[in-house]
Amino acid sequence: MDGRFKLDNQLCFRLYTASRLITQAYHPLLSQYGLTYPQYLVLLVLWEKDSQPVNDIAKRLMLETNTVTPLLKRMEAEGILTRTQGKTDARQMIVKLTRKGRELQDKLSEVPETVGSSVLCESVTAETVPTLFRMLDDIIEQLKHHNNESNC
Amino acid sequence: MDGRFKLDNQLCFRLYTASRLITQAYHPLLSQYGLTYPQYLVLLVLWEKDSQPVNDIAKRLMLETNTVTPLLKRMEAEGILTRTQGKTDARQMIVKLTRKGRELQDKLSEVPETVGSSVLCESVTAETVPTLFRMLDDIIEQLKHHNNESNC
DNA sequence: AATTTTTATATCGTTCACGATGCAAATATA
DNA sequence: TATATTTGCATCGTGAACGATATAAAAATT
Repeated sequence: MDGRFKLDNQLCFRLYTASRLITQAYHPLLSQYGLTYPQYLVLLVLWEKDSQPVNDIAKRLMLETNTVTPLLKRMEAEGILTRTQGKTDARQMIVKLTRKGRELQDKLSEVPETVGSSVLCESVTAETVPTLFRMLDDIIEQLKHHNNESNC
Repeated sequence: MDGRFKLDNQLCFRLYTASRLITQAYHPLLSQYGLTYPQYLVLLVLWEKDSQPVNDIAKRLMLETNTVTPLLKRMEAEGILTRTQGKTDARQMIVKLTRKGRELQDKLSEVPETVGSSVLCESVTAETVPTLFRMLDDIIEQLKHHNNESNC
């Protein structure tokens, strides 16, 4: 009996589960401000650099625009950001934070540390996190190319 | 300017992205048999041990029954499995593979290796995978407890 | 300048995820 | 044995993800 199909041997299942559980850890912190985790990711992108076209945000998050567009519309409806047609390129929609969107950064200032500390454990410490980051970055880079090549 | 909010410093975003991209890597392999990745996970569980109640499957995948039930119904509609009321406990729905569901194991025999090899890279090799597994397992274990405690 | 191609975004349909809630069967308690 | 509680599953609503497709503006080509 070989273990090819054993759930316990699957990297993907671990990533899938870890991702879901850590998103759940964010939930109580974000939901009090009416935010979801993907919406929080958009805020991270815009806090780093405000006023970006939809495509740049999507690329940064490695998502398709058909995922990001509805997400941005919901955030616009909440008054967190505005979407205005680009001047130089009329196809682009420029996304800009409102005052409310900028103020959320102060309100959420404790979030990264709170979630971060709830993940630390025996094998994941301040010393080993860089190793984990490098492995995940390599996997992401690898898969980005792999998935693109399949589409040709 | 502190880097708390920098996307590049976030573990969760890496997990979220890696999980999505690896699921996309499964897609061309699974879709030719009409399967999604979560459905493939259900098959992994049932191939390991056939004939389980919904709750056991959900627990194994760390999902809620309200996620698993519709998923199983779709698979039942595809003729991959059957759902029959339990005899000893009438509340339970026992999930059992059909012939078609069992035969999928042969057809998908190349999948684990194919996806596995597409993930291997400089920092993720046969030698380092156990380290990565242990880190992810620890994170999952940590978060499982953390998230449960918050619900009390 | 007219036509083709590419690019940026949006729309649609399907399938997860998951919080909230409902219901009936099983179990525990009075 | 009657009542209360717990358990197993299902239903509903919302928000992602994403493949497929549409549309209009911009860029490239003829």
